[in-house]
Amino acid sequence: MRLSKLFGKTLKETPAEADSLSHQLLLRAGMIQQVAAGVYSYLPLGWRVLNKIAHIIREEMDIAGGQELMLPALQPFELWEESGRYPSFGRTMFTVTDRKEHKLALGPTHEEVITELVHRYVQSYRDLPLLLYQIQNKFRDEPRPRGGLLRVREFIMKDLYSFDVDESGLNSSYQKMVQAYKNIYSRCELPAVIVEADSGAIGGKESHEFMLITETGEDEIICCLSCDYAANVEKAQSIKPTTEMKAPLPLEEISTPNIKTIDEVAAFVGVPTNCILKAVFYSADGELVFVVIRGDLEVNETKLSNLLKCFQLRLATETEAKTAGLVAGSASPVGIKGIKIIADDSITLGSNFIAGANKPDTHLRNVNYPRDFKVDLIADIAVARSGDSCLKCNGKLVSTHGVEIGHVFKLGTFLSEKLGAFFLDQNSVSRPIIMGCYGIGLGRLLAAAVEQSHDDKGIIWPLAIAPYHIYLCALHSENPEVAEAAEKLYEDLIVENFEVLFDDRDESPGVKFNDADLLGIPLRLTLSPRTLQSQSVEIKWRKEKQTCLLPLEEITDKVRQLLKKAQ
RNA sequence: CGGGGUGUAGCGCAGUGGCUAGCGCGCAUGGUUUGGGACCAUGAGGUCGGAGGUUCAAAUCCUCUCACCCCGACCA
Repeated sequence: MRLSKLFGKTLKETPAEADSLSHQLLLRAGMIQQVAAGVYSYLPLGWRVLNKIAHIIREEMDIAGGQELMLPALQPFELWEESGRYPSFGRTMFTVTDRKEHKLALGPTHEEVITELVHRYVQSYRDLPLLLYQIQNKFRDEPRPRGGLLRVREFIMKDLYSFDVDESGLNSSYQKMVQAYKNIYSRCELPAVIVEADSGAIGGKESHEFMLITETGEDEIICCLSCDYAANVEKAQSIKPTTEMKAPLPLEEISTPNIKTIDEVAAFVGVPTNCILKAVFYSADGELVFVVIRGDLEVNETKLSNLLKCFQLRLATETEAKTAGLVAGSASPVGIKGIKIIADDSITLGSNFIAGANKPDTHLRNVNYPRDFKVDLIADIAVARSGDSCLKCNGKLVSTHGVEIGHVFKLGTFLSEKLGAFFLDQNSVSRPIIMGCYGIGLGRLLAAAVEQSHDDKGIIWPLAIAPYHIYLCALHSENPEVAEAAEKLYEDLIVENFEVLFDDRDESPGVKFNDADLLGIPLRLTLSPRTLQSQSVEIKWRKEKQTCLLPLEEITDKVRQLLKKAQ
């Protein structure tokens, strides 16, 4: 490709709306263009990168036994009512109404459609297992798109769906996908780590995310320094620090004028925060729930939401709490009635707690569970934290951040049961197909690659996904000798099937070198009157500093060797 | 959805009621340059986000509205 003909232009200045590094660099390199919040066009260079990523993913999916197909973006709304997943997507689903006033959804994902499809073609265990995948645009009306391509509303995603007859089949499909994903990231030179995850709106039981560890990542990850345990903080569990267990003492009221927060109570009474019971009020699908947790811990809303099996969970407003008769600052599970009480299991890891008294400016001393109060549910609903101990090995847990670049789920049978995808086994018994799904956002992967690999000059593409492999730079192209040599070299490289971006523009050396760096093409070849004096070409890797001269006549062989070695 | 911010040329920005709305980058033409974002000259390019209002006069003041960005809620 001749740069003089390429659609797209580099920018010297960073567009104002770009915050994340990948966003800035992709805009400056002329690879993407924002159309609306969370909606982007890909220009030729960006699209080439995206296709390289798609190609790698296709190869790995096919090796794992996947078959590619194409599913519609427009989906009958009834399908979502049938599967029962509409409430968990709720307003993140884009919907449209056709001329007959019929409601359709712009698919946020395709489990419904593919399950429906598979149900028509699979009747027997002999038709299984199946691994079907698609690489397509999906639509989610995110509350807040951000970070350029990192969180968008229309995105290209690879989703593979697995259909198996039993658990061991599912496990085998799952493992195949985990391996395929590892291959994909390694080919894209992305050091992804696998972590346990919550399955969120997709549903299902077991789930893992692949994360690219970066400080700017929006997901928090808890991982163990001593073993391989790693989990998204939404899911992470830990051994909670214990406090000394003492014999229960009699309940005692204490006056705490104007003392409301945990820190204030701790300071006023003179105890550490882990000797206090914290009360937090939530609205779960409209129902007020009272949550009790030890004062030094925070409520993990994902765990709480899963425990309550609710769709919408939020902190209750002051008015809601007041209406329910709760005394903010002194609320207590002791003696409260008519409200669902949920407790974190940390309330059993301690004794003689300070808690509210359900009276203004009053607290209770020596509160003990279950002597003084009952709860409706007790489970781990706390946020695991850096410094806690690992459940698996008792090692030290630390917290870090990451960008999610892949997510795999064991869905189980809830969708196949809802949508009637059953098969007959060897004994002519009808059973639901066991499903899994496995997604990778391609645009996010592209953005993650830039976040991962750049310097102050621009992008440094990994060879496997670089839009072109070679940046051929002709300095002083008005000089006929240079022009002729560069044209010839370009032709030679094209004939040899190299992917070359030829900077044939009439620009100064500085402009060309800076654009080469910004665009991040892995190998740079420079021709100039100077190199021609010795019938040579200057060669330089984008990621390295040094250059060297190679004889012009050997250049195609040399380049082939270098690129091969780098793969 | 709550809080904050920004909308003026393709991009980055200046312009607090008064003549024909400016600057830098980019773009076009000509010339001089050329190994890390050169220079000179000439030029093209604007519904000042939109609607309504106040005024002799509005990019500028008021009201409403839309879009985008950031923080939070939320979210793959």
